[in-house]
Formats: sequence, C-alpha cells, structure tokens
Amino acid sequence: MSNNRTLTKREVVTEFRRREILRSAQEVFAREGFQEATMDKIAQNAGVSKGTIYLYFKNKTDLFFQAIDERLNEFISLIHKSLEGDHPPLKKIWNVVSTQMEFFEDHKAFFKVCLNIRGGLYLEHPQEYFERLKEKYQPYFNEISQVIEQGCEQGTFCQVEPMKAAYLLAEMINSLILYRIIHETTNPVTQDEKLIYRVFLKGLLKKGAE
Amino acid sequence: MSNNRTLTKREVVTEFRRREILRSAQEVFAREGFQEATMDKIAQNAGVSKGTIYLYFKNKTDLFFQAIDERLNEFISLIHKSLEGDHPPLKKIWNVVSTQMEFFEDHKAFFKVCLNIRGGLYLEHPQEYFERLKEKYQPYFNEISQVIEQGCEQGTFCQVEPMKAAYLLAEMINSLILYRIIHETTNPVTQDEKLIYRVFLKGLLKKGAE
DNA sequence: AATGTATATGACTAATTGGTCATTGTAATA
DNA sequence: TATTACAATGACCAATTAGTCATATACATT
Repeated sequence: MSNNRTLTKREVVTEFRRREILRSAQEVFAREGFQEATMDKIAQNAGVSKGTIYLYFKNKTDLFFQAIDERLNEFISLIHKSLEGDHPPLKKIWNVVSTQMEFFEDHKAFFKVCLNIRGGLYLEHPQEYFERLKEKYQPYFNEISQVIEQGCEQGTFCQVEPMKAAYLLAEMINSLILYRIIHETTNPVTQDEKLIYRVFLKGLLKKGAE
Repeated sequence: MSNNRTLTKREVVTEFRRREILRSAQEVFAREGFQEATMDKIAQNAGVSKGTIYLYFKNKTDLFFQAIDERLNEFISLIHKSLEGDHPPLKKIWNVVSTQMEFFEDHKAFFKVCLNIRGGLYLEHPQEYFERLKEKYQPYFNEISQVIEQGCEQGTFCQVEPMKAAYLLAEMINSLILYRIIHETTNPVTQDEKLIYRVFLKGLLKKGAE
C-alpha cells in the first residue's frame, strides 16, 4: 500500500506545513473557541502566513472541523478498542466509563471545544457540519448501545431502549467531567468513575428502601 | 409597596418598549444564537430603531443575558415550587424530572440557547457572565442536592456526594431532551421521565443479575 | 398654545476579519 | 546553470456589525 520511494524535499515541507497548521489550529481553537480564534492568530501560531492556510484548507469552518477530527477519531478509536474482545456487558460498561473519563481528564481543553461545538451546532454552523459530526459520533453511540442490547438479551440488564440508555450513560460521564472543570477538582478520577458505574447500574436507591 | 398613581403615557410607552425589545431578543437569540443575532435584526423584530435598544440596554451581551434571565428565572422558580411542601425524597426527585423535562419540551429553542451558552461560556463570553450564570443556577443545584442529602439521611438513598448526584440527575434529564431534539421524537415525554427516574434510582441492572 | 425636556431615529464610524491575488521565493527539472 | 512549475507571502479588499450622536419627534408642563 505505502509508496516507499523517498519523498522530495517539497513533499516533506508540504506535509510538515499541513501538520503544523493543524496543530496550531487545535491549540488556538481549544484556547479561544471558534469565533475568537482568527485565521491570523492560527497562522502566526503555526509560523506561516494567512494565505498559506488557504492552500491547505478550504476555509475557517473546514479547518475547524479537520482540527477537531483527529482528536475525535482518537477518542472514538479508544472507546472502540476498550470494547474489543469477548467480555461481559458489565465489564464493557466499566471500560466505556473509565476510558471516556480518563480521556477527557487528559484533554480538558478538547472537552470544552466539544461542548462549544455541540452548543453552537444548532445555531452557529451550517447544518452540513452538524450532519457530518452526527455521523462521526454514530459508531460511538452504536457501540455503547450494542453493549446494552447485549446485556438486555443476556438478562443482565432491564429492557430499555438501548440508544436512550447510551445517551444517558454518555451524558452522565460528561456531567462529572463538567463538574470537575467547574469545581476545579483534582482528586483522582477513579472515584467519579465508580460513582457513575454504580448509579448507572444500581441507581441511588438503598437496598431494601422504599 | 406598589405606587398606585396612574402612569403617564411616557412611562407606559417606556415600559412597553423595554418588554418588546426583550421579547424580540428572546426570539432572535433563540432562533439564531448569540453571534448570528444582530442588533439590527433584534431592533427590526421589536419595531424600534437600533439606537433605542441602547437606551434600555448597555450592550449586546447585556441584552443577551437579560433576555435569558426571565426564562431562567421561570425555570428555576418552577423547580423550586415543585419541591415545596413536605414530600418524601422520591416524590421530589420525580417532581424535578417531570418539571424539567416538560419545561424544556415546551421550550426547545430555549434549551438550545442554554446549550449554546454553556458551550460558549468558557470560550466566548467574559468570565464575569460565567460567574453570574453560575450563581443563577446555584439554587437549582442546591435544591436538588438538598433533596438527595435528605434522602441519604433518611436512609432512602445510598451515601453519595449530593452535589455530584445532582449533576448526574440534571444531565440525565438534559441528555434525553437532547435525544428528543436530535431524533425529532414526538412521543409523550412521560416515557422518558419514567426511564430517567428508574435508572437514576434503580439503575439498569436487572434484579438478581450479576 | 408655547416651551422645555426626554426619547427615538438611523446614517455614520471604527474596528474587525475572512478571504484573495499579484508578487516574490524556492524547489524540481532539463 | 537556466528554466519551469509550484508554493508562500502579506498587503489589500469587501463585508459585516457593535455602538454613537446630531437631529427629529413626542410628550409633559406651564
């Protein structure tokens, strides 16, 4: 598949530029959000001129979503890997919780960007990008939903609409990441992971109560 | 308290203008988000000139947050009312779930604006507004958290950090509102309310399983 | 009705910024 | 080395828009 002929200097530089612009864009968008990030800032931060960016990317929105894309792929692929193999649903739920929690704990800025996108999608970006992102997230929700379905069939879980349960789980995790950001919590994530796992599976109700 | 002398025409018109601008702002911000909504659109929609807006509001951001404020007050007061009286924690949890679910079902546009604010707050509005909004939400989270604490003390609920549990509940509700918006669900909200209530209290795990 | 005062107007300004393109620089090729 | 093809530059343009202010209007007061 890969072409092994040595790359020309031009090809090397071109690839380097592209990467450098993306890296810069990730940084600036994460720090400042879509509106506040200007093409000039991104260019300066990347060590190129503004015009150069337009040789590599169609426009600002395009650059934004391409910059997001890599991290998002990384995240989705991490979740995918954590669900590989033939484990019981409970183990897989735990894997989702801990993988997602730890990923965003390590990438708080990216988490904010994700909130930012979701918040702005309905109102501030073309519908087209919303659709594209929805597709992108699809495998993530599908996989969680499949785990839940599997659990239902095996009789581990109650009968529920798997996709709704997947939404519930996903947002439960996000809610505690948000909590940690707002309250500037620094204690280990493990406690929060356990809390989510516990509530999602067994609920808040004490055994024997009501 | 109230001054009963009849209002002059000027005072009536002034109050009417203020209300009309707010109403227009709510509408336009809800439809287009902060960035896309322009002062000209809001003015036109309100039937006044742009300059007039600045007689009543300091600037765009000020207008935005004042427009949000009313609905937010309404929401928080609804939640407050739903928790009045001496009911068992379980009943109160149910009241929160159904009140919040139904409120946003009736105000989807406002829900989007809330997402929009939250997404943009970290990145696109002055810190000051974030703090103000945080304070505004405080009673909401406090009240839920108190209900949970009460449940803990009475032995109905397991021992948990009440504020974290409150975040979990709040976002579980939001997640299904979002689900309904994304999937354009129109079936009755009651099913979703029950699902949240059920999972939050008893979890997904089937009785006797694992 | 006449006068004074507060409010409304909208053309205008200033600032910002996404995107372009004629010019310049650099690498590949002959 | 000379020539060609492509890449980089950044001054510039066009569009947008928050906010202002001199003027006009309408109300209250005498």
